[in-house]
Amino acid sequence: MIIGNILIIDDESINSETIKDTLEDVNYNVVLAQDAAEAKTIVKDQVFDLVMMDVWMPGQDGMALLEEWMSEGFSMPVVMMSGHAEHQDVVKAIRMGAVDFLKKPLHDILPLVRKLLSEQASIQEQQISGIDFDLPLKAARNIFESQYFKYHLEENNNNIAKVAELAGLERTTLYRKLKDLGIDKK
Amino acid sequence: MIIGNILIIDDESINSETIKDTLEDVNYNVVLAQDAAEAKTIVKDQVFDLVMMDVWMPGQDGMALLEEWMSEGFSMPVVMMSGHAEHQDVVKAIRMGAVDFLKKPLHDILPLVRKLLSEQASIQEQQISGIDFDLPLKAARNIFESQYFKYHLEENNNNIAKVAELAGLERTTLYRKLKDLGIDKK
DNA sequence: TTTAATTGTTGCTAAAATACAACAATGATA
DNA sequence: TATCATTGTTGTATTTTAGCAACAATTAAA
Repeated sequence: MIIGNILIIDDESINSETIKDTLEDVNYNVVLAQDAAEAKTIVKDQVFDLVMMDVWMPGQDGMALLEEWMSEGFSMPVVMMSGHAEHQDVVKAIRMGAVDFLKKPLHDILPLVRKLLSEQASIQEQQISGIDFDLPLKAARNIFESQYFKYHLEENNNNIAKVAELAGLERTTLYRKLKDLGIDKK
Repeated sequence: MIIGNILIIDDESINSETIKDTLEDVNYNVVLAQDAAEAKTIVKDQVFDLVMMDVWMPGQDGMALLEEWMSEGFSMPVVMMSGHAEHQDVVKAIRMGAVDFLKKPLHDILPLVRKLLSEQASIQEQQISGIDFDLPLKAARNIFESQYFKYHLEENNNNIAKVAELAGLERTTLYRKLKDLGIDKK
């Protein structure tokens, strides 16, 4: 029973084979790629829940591939890995869209992967559907707040207490706001 | 003729004094803070084009202050500085909203600052489309309002009276709000 | 069934936001 | 230069929002 699909891009076989074995023991499907070219071919045909990519590789390096993928709107979450990277590389990778940057050698790969996967599961598109800035502030703000609360209610099974906590609002105040905004909890 | 306002938060005086001197020689206004508490007091009254903050400081450390500010919807760009930080600290800072993470000792501070400021200038010009719903309501709301006001200021040649009218706000209240939100009309 | 926990409504007060007013400072015009 | 209009700062009154508290209603657990 496969519980997740992971692509590991790393030219160091010992490294990636070890990770692959560990993860497969607990029902993850792990695919290995030795370099960027191979990875590009693989992702054409398969979807992964997580891509773990080494920075230093022969041929195209990990940072360049990350940049190429992100500029193409690559949708799978990518984690970078490196034994020694400069701060600027870390900053650059995160700004380009990597979801994390791990230092090798990796320790406790299993909880690490679980954490990464659960983070991704909870990230939602949080786009604000076009708010009309041409409205007076109060009206525009109400629309914003409506969207904010609707999002959180959805994320938390309409649990008011929880949403209030997340919003940093007093619980009973939230009841009033929802009523004022015309939001029916349902 | 001041061309930019910069706050440097660092307990190492030699370091920050050197940077201050260099930048002041080329017409930047530089304010120093020795620690987080002092910085918090300063930003209440002044708006900066750039905040450069050391990670390791007595009292509240830079990462904690960054988190505090970001959770409040702090709008000035913050750059973190550290002599030695783990990858995870870099990742965390960037994800919290720091605009960069520099390794100390800093080299060639001038082109660095110019690059950071020009990056920020171009970011300001873009309409930020995504607001992080994972922030507490108050912080998210502040970000929303910042965007709202920046949009209207731009559309109306920074005319406060006009923007207030469009927003349905009392004119002088808008001055207070812009100050609270850290928006420098310029 | 009883008890405990959670959810929802509402009164009241504290805190925050905003309006009103005054006036200084700055800019525009005659 | 004098006058008028606009912009910006600030004190205070008013309004709005949010927190605290109480308790009813509903749901969950023993």
